[in-house]
Amino acid sequence: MSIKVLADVTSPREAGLIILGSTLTVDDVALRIVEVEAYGGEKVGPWPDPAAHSYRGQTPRNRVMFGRAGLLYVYRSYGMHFCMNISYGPTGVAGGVLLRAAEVVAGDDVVKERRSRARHKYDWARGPGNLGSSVGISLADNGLDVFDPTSRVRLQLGEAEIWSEGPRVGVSTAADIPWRLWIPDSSAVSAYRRSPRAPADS
DNA sequence: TTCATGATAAGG
DNA sequence: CTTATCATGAAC
Repeated sequence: MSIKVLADVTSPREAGLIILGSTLTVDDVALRIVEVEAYGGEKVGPWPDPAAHSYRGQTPRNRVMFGRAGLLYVYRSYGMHFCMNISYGPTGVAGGVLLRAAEVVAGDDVVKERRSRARHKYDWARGPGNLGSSVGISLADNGLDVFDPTSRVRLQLGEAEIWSEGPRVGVSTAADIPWRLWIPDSSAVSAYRRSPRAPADS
């Protein structure tokens, strides 16, 4: 059911809306997703997106996003942070929703240990790298089925009643496509930072 | 507001 | 080999 919905989306934005407000569980830690970014896929496909890892085709790193919907795509960002995406769309068509920020709703003790340098609780999973760190994700989790009840990483879909939309953070191309979605009344939402390489706003 | 960090992938 | 990237925290 959940997988079917993500497999049948007609746009990256729709996939992002499905993920926003959902609950991510990793071992004893549970997060409420309050900020996501939708990414499209290949140049030749339904959602060409120059900012997507999959835009220039399949590589060893991004191959999970070419698989079926509901798989966890973990990548190493800037050589040091682990970030998480949920794949969507039909098998063979790349697409992913980046999990950018969340509120910790269970497992406070272990998260507090992992994020001991964070000043406030709302900083624990604020930003994609921090989110990954808070749940202790690694490349070993790449490709897990988040709708498999036996999986270490699981996603329970839930809807956001109210949300906002705007341009994605840090991307230098397609910088004005409003595929960043967030829940405005959450302090865990990360700060907007436009890429210095992106063209100036119009 | 700028900078070091440093794996992956594309381009020269 | 050189450059850019779905980022972060600390220095300036």
